[in-house]
Amino acid sequence: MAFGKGCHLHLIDGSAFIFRAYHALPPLTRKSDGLPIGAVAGFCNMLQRYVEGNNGPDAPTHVAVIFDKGSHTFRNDMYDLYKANRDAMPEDLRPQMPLTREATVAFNIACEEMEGYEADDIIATLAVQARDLGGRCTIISSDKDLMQLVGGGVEMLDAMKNKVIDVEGVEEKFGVGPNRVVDVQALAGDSVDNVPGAPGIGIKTAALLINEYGSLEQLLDRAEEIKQPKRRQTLIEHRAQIELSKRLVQLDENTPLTFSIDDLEVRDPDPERLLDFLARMEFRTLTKRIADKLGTEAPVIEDAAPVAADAPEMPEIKDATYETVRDAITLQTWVDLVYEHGHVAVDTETTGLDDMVVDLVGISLCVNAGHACYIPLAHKQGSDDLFGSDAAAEGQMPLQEALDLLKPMLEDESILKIGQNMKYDAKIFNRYGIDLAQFDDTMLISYAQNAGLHGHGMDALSERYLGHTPIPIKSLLGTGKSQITFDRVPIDDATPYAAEDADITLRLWQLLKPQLHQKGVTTVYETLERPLVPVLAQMERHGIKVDRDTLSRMSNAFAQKMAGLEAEIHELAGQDFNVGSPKQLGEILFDKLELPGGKKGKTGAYSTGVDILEDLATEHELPGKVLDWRQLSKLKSTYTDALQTHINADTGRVHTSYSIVGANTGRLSSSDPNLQNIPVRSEEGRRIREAFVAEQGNVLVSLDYSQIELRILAHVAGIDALKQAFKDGHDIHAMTASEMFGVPLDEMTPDVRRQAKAINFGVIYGISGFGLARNLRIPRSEAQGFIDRYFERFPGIRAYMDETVQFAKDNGYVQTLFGRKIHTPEINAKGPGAGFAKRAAINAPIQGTAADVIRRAMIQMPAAIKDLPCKMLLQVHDELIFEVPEDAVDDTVNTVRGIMENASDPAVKFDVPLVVDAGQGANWAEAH
DNA sequence: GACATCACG
DNA sequence: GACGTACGTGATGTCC
Repeated sequence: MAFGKGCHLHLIDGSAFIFRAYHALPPLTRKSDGLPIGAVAGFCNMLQRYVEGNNGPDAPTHVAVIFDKGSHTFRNDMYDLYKANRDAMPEDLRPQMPLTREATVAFNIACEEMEGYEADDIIATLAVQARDLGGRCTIISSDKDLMQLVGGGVEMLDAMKNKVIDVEGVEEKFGVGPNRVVDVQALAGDSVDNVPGAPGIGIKTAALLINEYGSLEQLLDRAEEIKQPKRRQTLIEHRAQIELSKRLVQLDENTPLTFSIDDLEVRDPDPERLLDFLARMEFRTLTKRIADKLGTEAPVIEDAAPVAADAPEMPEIKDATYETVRDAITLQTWVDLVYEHGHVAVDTETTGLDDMVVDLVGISLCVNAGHACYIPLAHKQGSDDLFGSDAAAEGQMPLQEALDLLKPMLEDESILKIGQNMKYDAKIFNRYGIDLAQFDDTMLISYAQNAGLHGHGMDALSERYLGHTPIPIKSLLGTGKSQITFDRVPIDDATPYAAEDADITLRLWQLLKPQLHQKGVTTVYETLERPLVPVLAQMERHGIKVDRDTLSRMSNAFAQKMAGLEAEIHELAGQDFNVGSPKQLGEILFDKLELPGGKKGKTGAYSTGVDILEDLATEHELPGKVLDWRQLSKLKSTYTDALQTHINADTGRVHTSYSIVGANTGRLSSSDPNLQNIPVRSEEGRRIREAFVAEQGNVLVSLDYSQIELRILAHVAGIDALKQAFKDGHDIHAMTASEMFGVPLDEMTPDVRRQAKAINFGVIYGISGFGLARNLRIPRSEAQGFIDRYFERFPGIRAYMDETVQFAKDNGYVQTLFGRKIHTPEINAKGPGAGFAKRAAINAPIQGTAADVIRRAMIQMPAAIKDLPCKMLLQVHDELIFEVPEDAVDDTVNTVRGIMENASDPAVKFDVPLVVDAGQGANWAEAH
């Protein structure tokens, strides 16, 4: 039947169905092979409900499901940022996309999509055709971008709310009729699609203006007449941007369709085809339901052997036997197996822990629970003779031959590599010329789900989730002086250990990966954890140049001063003792010299911390000397001495190791050496930073977020006064002091400001009167008074703290603005533990959000600086350090600052600006 | 290996 | 009413 008067066309927005189905359902997987299938199941259910609900008198004569195809459309050619803020499609959804098309076809409903056009354009073109042919059209979608089409026989239907959206509905939403919807959208913009619009103008104002001037074009032509100066200026200044926005939101009603509206005629389902599809998807309930409706027999769905996560029927690890791969033919069969499965757990064995130095000894693979192998590559002959032998052990294939066979698979984007702490393995592979692509990391998957609940090392995960204690590495290597390296382990012993690690990793992945979706942290994992791995790997590889001579000279100077101080201390004490022993020092101070201040701590030992000694310094000369000695001792042992041992012999640089899961809040941690706690607060300590230098012709550039945690606090707690102060670029501590103590800003004294600063920080840490009193060395009652006054002035902060604690009590976790979850298992405990948990819960969203912001900046950084000659070297929580050729400093600062200041976009829109300060110099002391 | 101390944000 | 208390890390030296 040709479409015409009396006909009724239904157009279903396919993408909307898919996303609704995806988010509404748990992450179901097909039992036989673990294929994610939840969105397809939901999609089929929705289609079936649609079919069942549309066989009455008002049934459509024509129907189609319209999909988006590809991500690049003609709108991207107009504006390359169009929809640029969209998060990548979740991984477990991507493979379901083609299946939703198959499902539509199986239901015998027309299924249309066109390269280069959005579904909305196809829908617009068909709706207009239907209208022009004298028929009706119902668009099954609630997408506001389609509302411009309503009217003249075209209406929309929100399938979830079963609510019709007609001309009045559109007017309600936009304040104008459908024909002016695009004008309003052009002005208001759209953060979801990244349509810029006019800054500061929302839908309300836009509708007001359009109604007053009749159309967008008239409004822009007569913009000079607008009374409000700011609005007038905005419209004049951003005219081009507004006009572009209109072109972006205007749907193309003349899409060159490759089919005719007549092709969309409603067809009866073909039972065999539909049921066959549903059975193939293994939808038991739905298959049966639809078979009943169609009056046919439901096909039998075999109970296939499950491999998926919720299938505990894995073979026991302790029963597994693992294969040793000793030749190319066997290895090739394993590579073939990997391609059959599409994924593989990989683990590397090396001669040590320092991935910048160690050699590869072997590789293990696992394609399925219990099905793993070990490929020994550089084992040496047994350690039975006392000195060991450098001869290679028998029965190993040549290392290069193995790598040549594995490299294409490891670099193949269609094969998912699964590892535990993949940064390590990726760095090892990189040193052997292999660029690992497409991976999952069980450590990061665990961290994204369970930060704060437990550790994420393999042993901990294996015991907790698999009930299996892995073979301890010490049982192979021994301990202490007689410890050997892995290449000295006999291959027959190495195989069960190494292959088991890969086996465990694969099992953990099968178990934990599907839970990402369930726990709502897929985006956290995919945008904040996993993409950081290659970024950190490269920073660690770069390392930072450290000048050994500078450190060495400092060590000598410190040693001399310490010797002098030590003599003085012994003199004052009247006896020799170990100044570095708190126990001996306590006895000297409190027993021999009988200074005031008693025992403390569970161990019953005297406490001799810096606070105590500072107080004692007014009573006696000795404690001050000890403090000086301690400072020097710290600087020497931890920094000037230890750092030298970390200088890599090949690179002359120091390569720290960052841990993504090191801190529960989302912060990174740095170790071996820790480069996040290089001294800066004391003058003497800061000089250590002079040893961190740039290569010849380069400088170090440091960029750091200014007051980021306080800005986040102002945002999350919604404190207008603080937000305004940040917008105006005021001194936030002085502002706080002024608000609290009523001192005008121009009469502010440094001391009052200092107190306000302590309070500001205290708030972030979950303030207590006791803590503030100790920090400021004021009476507790006075500190409590400060806090009371602070909360009186900023009641929103008290409310935020209370709400956060309550949220933690209700949910067992708190969240950052980017969705990171930090668990607080102790929050409902009794006793002092609850106090800790409470303060941690208050602090975590703030510290964690700041951590998320800089993570986002770092993840974007490689692409942003790819044309610049600079290198990102270090991260210190709110600071990034780059090494830059002198003539590229300005470009680098501009680019990096832009990325950092806008790092929250578009996921979070802060009410306060993020500000980044920059410094540069030949060394880190100058740059900071 | 636990503890105390102290370096950083 | 008493109890302990600022948040988050890592490295070092003592001492058992």
